Amino acid sequence: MTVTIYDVAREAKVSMATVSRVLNGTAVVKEDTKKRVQDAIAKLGYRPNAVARGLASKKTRTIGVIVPDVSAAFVAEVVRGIEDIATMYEYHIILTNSDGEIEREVDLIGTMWEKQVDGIIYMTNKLSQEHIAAFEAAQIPVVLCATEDPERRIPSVNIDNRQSGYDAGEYLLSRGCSSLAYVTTPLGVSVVADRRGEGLERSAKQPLIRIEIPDAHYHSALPIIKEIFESTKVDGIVAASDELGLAAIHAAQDLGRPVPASVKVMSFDNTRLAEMVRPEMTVIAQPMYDFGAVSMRLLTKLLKDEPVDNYSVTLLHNIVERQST
Amino acid sequence: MTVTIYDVAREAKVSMATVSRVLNGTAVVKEDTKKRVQDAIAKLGYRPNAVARGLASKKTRTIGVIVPDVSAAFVAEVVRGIEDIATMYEYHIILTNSDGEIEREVDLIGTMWEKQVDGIIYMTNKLSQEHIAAFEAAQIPVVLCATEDPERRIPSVNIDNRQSGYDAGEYLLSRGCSSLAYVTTPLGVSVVADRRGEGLERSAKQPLIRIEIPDAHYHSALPIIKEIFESTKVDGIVAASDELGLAAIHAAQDLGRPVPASVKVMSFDNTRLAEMVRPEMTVIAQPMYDFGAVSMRLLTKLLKDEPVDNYSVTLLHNIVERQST
DNA sequence: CTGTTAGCGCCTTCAG
DNA sequence: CTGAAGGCGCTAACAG
Repeated sequence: MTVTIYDVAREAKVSMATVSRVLNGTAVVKEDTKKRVQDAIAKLGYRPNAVARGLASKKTRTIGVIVPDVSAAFVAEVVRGIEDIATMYEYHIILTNSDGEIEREVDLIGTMWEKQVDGIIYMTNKLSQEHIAAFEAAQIPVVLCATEDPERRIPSVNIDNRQSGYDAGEYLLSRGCSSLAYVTTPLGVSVVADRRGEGLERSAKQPLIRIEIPDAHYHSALPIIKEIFESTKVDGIVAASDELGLAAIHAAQDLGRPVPASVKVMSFDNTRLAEMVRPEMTVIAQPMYDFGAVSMRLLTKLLKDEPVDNYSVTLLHNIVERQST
Repeated sequence: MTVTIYDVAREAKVSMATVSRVLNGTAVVKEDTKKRVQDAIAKLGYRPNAVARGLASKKTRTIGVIVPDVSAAFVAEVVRGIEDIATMYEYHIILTNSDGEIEREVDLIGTMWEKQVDGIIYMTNKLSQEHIAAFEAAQIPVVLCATEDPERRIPSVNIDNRQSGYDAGEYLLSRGCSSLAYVTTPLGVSVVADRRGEGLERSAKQPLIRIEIPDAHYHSALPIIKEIFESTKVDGIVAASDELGLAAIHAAQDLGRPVPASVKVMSFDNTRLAEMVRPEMTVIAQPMYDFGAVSMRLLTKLLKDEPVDNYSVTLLHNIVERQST
């Protein structure tokens, strides 16, 4: 039924070791016999069993990817980046969603360990001590992707979140805004969002108004933002995601305040949404694809014990100016 | 370093066979010794090696998921559905993107086979004979997800695409439209889209105008649709995706034709985009999450040789009426 | 350059 | 109810 390396060996009249060698290029094999082996492989339609291989070599060439939720545009884009580079280096990814539940996240690290993944790429809103402990227990190379690690004890790739918040504020002020608000998740939910808030705060001339949207969804944000517009004199909005940015735009419009004339709105991310709505949204663009791609690339280096000059990579963010400001 | 089943056996003073039994519940074990084993497991922090397990049992509890591109909203949602049900049944998923390239897709089936996945969930725009051949060669249970299989030789879950196209047309006509156009990919690119077009055509009173957008992207669609608006008297648009639907709305608006007053627009999918834009879009909602969830559920049945009453599941689509019509 | 021989960690008969 | 023994398919020394 299943053709094994033995079958190939027999067919090619060599030992299985030789077959293994041509398969892995792990040693020099005479051209002639190599050809015989390759012919046998083709003839029998042999495909090496990755599981057996994994058991014997203790390397599975698969990496675990733990994200809050693939169905979020931002995350999906990151995953795409991861997967592209993974295939490039001949790795596969096991994808799991944690919904940001720390218990499940820690559990998943254990599961990944059972699966013998060679490495893990990890995205979460809030890194806890439990996480760190789980990583250390699992003894698997981990790369933190787009998540804040205050201690910087774990390899990571991120942008300078605080700076990006600061830049957003500066930009809006330079565009003539005088009273800023930050539409985001409640404090403590997302460390990334909080860090940006800090930067924003630093740039704002006046105390920053925080507009907190528990589930960070468009529809729940709409009424909440409207209320703020009605009770304050906010003329500049920074939103923690494109979705929230759009809610802000619509909230303003609903109150007869044209964007950008009366109030300017910009958001974080630069998902496709930002360029498909009207007015098109000015954003602090995040290198979503690159978050994934660079994380995976960094992980391959870790796995090969290649020299790494920087264990905590900071990617660049940039402002894409469009019509909402 | 790594603690194995032997270590647990020694610690519990039983044989490894017994440990295996309590681990898998594969036979009755005396309460007393079972407890000893469990204590030993806890004490040593033992976690079974899934790879070794996979080699010995020939079951890896991982399934391969092949999709065109996770970063597409529709796909990401499906993948989420797959993953949720997979975890529920204690499976993991290996995710790969094919970009719809048939060569790569066939190649991936082979790779999945090497990885010894227990099953495959497959999404593609166009099922070819090569695919079928590859499936049969791999001898792995496959479930086609949201892709048209004219022959119905492979288990699948889908909606009635032709009917959904027909429904869209009927709906628009009932809303007073008299000249319809279908914004979609070029003929032959996506069998699903083509099938819907057939249904639409059947419902339309007049020959249907096809507006083909090679890459199906918002920005490329915009000018093309405008041109059609200018050269024809179209007053009803059905778009093959929410993104294209939005392009149609904006194209109309740009030409001073209000939506829905002057032209009505509806699209397929019902991704979040549809409910976040203005006017909110009427859609033929597809059960994206369920495509994934049901596919995975079906696959678990196939893997357990459970009786399946329907190998080709048809999920229901429905019209969600919003402001664009 | 090539063959032989041990395992990798676990499941699974087969005895007892 | 439990133990012993033989693989699963492949890699990796170690010889030759």
